[in-house]
Amino acid sequence: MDRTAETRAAAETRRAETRAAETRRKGPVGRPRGFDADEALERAMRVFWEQGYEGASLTDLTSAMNITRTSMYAAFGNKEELFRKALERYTEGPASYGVRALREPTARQVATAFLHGAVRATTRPDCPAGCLGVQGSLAAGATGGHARDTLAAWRDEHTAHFRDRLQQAVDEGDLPADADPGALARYLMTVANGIAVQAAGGVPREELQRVADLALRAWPPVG
Amino acid sequence: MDRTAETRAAAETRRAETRAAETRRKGPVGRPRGFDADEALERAMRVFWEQGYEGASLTDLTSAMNITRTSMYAAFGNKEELFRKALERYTEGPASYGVRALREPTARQVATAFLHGAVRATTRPDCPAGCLGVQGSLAAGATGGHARDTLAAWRDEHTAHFRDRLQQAVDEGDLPADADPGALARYLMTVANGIAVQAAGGVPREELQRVADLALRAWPPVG
DNA sequence: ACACATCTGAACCGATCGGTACGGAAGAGG
DNA sequence: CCTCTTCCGTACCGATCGGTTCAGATGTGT
Repeated sequence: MDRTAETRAAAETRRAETRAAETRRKGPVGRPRGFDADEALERAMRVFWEQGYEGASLTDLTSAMNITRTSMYAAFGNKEELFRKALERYTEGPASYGVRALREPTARQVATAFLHGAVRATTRPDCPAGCLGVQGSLAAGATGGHARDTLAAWRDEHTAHFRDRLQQAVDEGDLPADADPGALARYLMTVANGIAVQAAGGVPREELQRVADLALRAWPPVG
Repeated sequence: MDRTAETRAAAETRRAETRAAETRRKGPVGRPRGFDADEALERAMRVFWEQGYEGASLTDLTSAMNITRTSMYAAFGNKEELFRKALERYTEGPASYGVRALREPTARQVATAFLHGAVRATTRPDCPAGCLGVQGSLAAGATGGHARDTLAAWRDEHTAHFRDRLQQAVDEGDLPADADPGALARYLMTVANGIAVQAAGGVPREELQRVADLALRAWPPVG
């Protein structure tokens, strides 16, 4: 690893010196790259998005990018740098709804644009489901596929329990008659899963407590 | 893999036949197990919780369980079954707040108990942060550590952008003066991340759209 | 005391992981 | 043309993956 970084750094230094010594160079010398680096990065982003960082093997990545391991290594450094660049591309591409939302005129419009953008971006039919920023290390490779499906089923099962419980509340008049138990149950599970993501990232308990209290303000009054 | 299942199934069949043939057996014959299977499962659960399914290697698991690979294989079948049993234990243990919440008398209390329980369970100082049901395939092993940290920083960075934007809204009177921009920004990011988790699990767009609209009902009025 | 079922530790399996070394092919500049 | 630089494909590296086999230690029921 140290050797690698050292070698690469040395190569870049040498290249810079060469360029400086000859003061100006029209184009890059040597055989030009035989593939579109931008398109390759786009494809790598998709793979990371779908399979996560660890779940995406170099074989998966390079075969999707239609280049060899060596070409990937030369063009992007290593797997970690490739991931970093893919994340940048994701931020400016599929996740650009985030910065767009920030430019909305009112706070409510900011919030609305952001959440609606998140829904659209995570459920586009032509893209992997979910958000690279979350499942970059949520998704799984071949061996983890079963585990991932098991957990998705686990979450759905518990959502169903809440839906049933809330349906009972509607029947009892404890919720408004027009309340949607399925949507409310999904809402609870969504907020709880979001809280788990935040917690895994190190957000402290007090802050998440405020999030939970805030989320409960959306709860319908007794019907 | 087929050989494995076949062998194990054959062994269980043989054991059952033996037991049936001798009609009654006081205790299990042969050398008794030299470790506490319950405690071993508890420890395995922790490792899966912290590192995810793929991120937890057999070496990680067995060394945490203080048993050998062979003992684990004999007692739990294989890694996948071990994970399934760990998830069951998690459901009845750290995640039992879920079923407890279902027993609350009113819908609002159900919702409150569930979200507050989620906050407590995902931020216990003596347990891994987050929820096994989410990061069972969210967390990462040794090689994925950098990626996980990168993504956590990425989410925090964008949360900060929203905080700044909402602070501006407070200054402009677009939000109530007592609104907490940090908490509101965290709330938005939490819901968006939760939506991403749902989407990754296959929840369709229309349903998530209803979730987003529901979440926006918690938004404070123009101040 | 004996036979037997089970546990245990270590060595080992093929497969795959991320990452490299090398030699030939191929375009750019003189 | 020749030379130089870079790209590209292959074959390979050590490490680790999940899983298995086997010999020997160990406790139980007869």
